[in-house]
Amino acid sequence: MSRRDLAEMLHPLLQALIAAERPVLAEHGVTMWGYAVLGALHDGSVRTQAALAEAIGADKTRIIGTLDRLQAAGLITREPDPRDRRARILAITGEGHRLCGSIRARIQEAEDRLLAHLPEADRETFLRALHTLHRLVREAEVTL
Amino acid sequence: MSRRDLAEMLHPLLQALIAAERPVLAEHGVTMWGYAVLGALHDGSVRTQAALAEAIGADKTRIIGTLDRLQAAGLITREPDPRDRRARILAITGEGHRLCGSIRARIQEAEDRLLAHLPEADRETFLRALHTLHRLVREAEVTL
DNA sequence: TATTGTTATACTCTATAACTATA
DNA sequence: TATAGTTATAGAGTATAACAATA
Repeated sequence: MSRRDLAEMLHPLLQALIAAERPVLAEHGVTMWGYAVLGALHDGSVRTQAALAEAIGADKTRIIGTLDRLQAAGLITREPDPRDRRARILAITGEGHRLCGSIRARIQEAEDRLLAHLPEADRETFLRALHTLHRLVREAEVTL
Repeated sequence: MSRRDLAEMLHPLLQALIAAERPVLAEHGVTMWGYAVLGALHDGSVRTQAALAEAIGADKTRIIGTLDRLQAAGLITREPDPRDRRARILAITGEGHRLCGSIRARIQEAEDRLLAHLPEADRETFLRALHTLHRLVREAEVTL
């Protein structure tokens, strides 16, 4: 079957999704990287900055300003690890959890309106396939 | 059904696809924007620079250097429109077609290896859904 | 000597505005 | 006056390397 490149289709789709996220994030006073950090701490099991950076696909130097602002806003805590005083243990606060939940709900509402244009059977398959592909590339199980 | 944000899944997937494209493009001596231009002229019906920029989601100022290099490499032609001498008519050369075809074949081979990890039934549905979503956002038929 | 987090610097993109030549 | 293409400038985002503290 002849088709366009995947990247050629994914790029504008991602751009549209990001454009839709922007006003929601601004309304809640966080940046995209800030939301990525909150999301990783909300769901995940990362504890150090290095692990966090790896989890969200960012450079360790790139998240520092973001962490500073999230901490100042009381959305995360950052304390030295007593067992390795080089490292900082990150944790999301209750307010951080609530904010992340609010943002995610708003974002997924918009996404659901987009996905509503797909036939219901296709929608589930699309999401399942996307989950699979995401996992494959994140866990480096596939060398493209 | 609880799920991650679409953008959160799409972003690393797109990054992986782009990373896989990079060496192929370098091998053929074109940049990502160069390949985007060739692809639009290869498939499409755009004739002016403004239309091309819009088609590939770029600013008109951003593609000029790219067009210069593609023209110098004999991959495209760029001639003043006799009916409106402000505009330039773009066209892809035979060599441009061949190069674009070679690159696309290589890229889609890599993509197919990734997609091969999906069940065959899911693969078709995924591509169909992606086509649909791509069309929706590109034609601005959906306001997220 | 290696690693965690941090800072500083340089570089690449990108967006914006100003310019020309045509209309 | 408006538009197609071009150029120049400034800003944002990013990568790289160097640093301090700890292991």
